[in-house]
Amino acid sequence: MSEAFSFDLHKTCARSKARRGTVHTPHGDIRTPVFMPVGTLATVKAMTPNELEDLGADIILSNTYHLHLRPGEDLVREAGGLHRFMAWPHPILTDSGGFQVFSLAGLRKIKEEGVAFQSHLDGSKRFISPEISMAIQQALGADIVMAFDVCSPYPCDHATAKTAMERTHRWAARCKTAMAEVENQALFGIVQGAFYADLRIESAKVLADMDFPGYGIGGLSVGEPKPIMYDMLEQIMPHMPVDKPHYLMGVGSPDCLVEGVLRGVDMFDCVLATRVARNGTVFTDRGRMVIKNAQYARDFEPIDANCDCYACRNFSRAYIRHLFKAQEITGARLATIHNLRYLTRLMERIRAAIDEDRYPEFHRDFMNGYDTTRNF
RNA sequence: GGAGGAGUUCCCGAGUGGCCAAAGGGAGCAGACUGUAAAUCUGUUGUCACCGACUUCGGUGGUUCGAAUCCACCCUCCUCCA
Repeated sequence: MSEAFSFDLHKTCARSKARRGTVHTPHGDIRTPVFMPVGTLATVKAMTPNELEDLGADIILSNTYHLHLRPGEDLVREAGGLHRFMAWPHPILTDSGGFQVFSLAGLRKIKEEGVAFQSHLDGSKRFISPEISMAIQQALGADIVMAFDVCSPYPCDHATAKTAMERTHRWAARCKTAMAEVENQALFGIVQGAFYADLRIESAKVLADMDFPGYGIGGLSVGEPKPIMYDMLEQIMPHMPVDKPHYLMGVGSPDCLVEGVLRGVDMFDCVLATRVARNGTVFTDRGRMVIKNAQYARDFEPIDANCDCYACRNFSRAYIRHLFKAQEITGARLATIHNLRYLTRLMERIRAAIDEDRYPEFHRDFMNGYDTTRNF
């Protein structure tokens, strides 16, 4: 499988679990630790591919379930695959639809064979199994594809979490079988086990034995307090294969990225940056700034004077706030540009700190300056 | 000059004797958002000593136990006739 895919681990920080690496894919290399912008429907909302390139994005995410429903994987294949369809020639990762099993809980029924869904678009009955998810992802043609998993909620009792985890393992094996003949696509397994260390460790070990080219850590950041997520990461990480990328799925706030890297995470994705941007909030080293709030009405400074993004180089807080108040789409675009550039630049700073053997200090300084308790 | 109609809380607009500090929408203010059913959703928007009190529905004066709602006069705006 996936001759074209490999992971080079360049270095592990001596005083933390932070790592530097490069993921090689058929469509290019990914510098890790990396943040992957999310483009669920074959577009990172409000962004064009050239803008994503300018931001320094190495890879973006897209979604099996959503593209299956609309426009359908056959159309995407006919278009020449997802890269050509959306004109993004760089690496793409597709999520399996597993998360939709979780987030669209009211519309589905899980059985051993797979999941019966009701489409959120038209109510039509759909069915996705591990094999179907793999077939859809093959048609889409992403460089990295994710196993079809079962994500548990928070809180969740041990028995339910164990059942979901074991099913995730059986499904992971089925996904692997379904992808056995496929080259040019790397299948990542997904560690589950909710918030029980024994399950998480078992899951990491079982999946490690199945020898995937990379591993997602799923089912975190689903509403639990952050210290619990960090604790889970610390419990899991010693059991993750060292020479494979560790992908913390769905995590995304600046502080969580910095904390995740400290604990050995190589890859992140999250809708937070883009969603929150469209709703008028931007990231800064101090914490979140609600740019649409009245306090910025006459503030003619950029969002962040230290940021090199297009929005910060050219526009004031007052102007961007005005665009939001006027519901002009450019406001959402500028905020999205800033947030995505903020995160990709944060990862650049993180990688530099690891390269220079000062990640613990970077982590300490960043967290001291970042206020998670209030907006600005 | 004559005949009709209308003036409601920031705006539009419901209400036509008590259940009205007054529907609904807009605008404003704030909050939420973490493998995107999200350019979405939630709360709030007279004042204060705020589980209670006070002031408010063009103005003034009446009727009534009680009025944004009824009556009189006045002011302003709109339509039609001269």
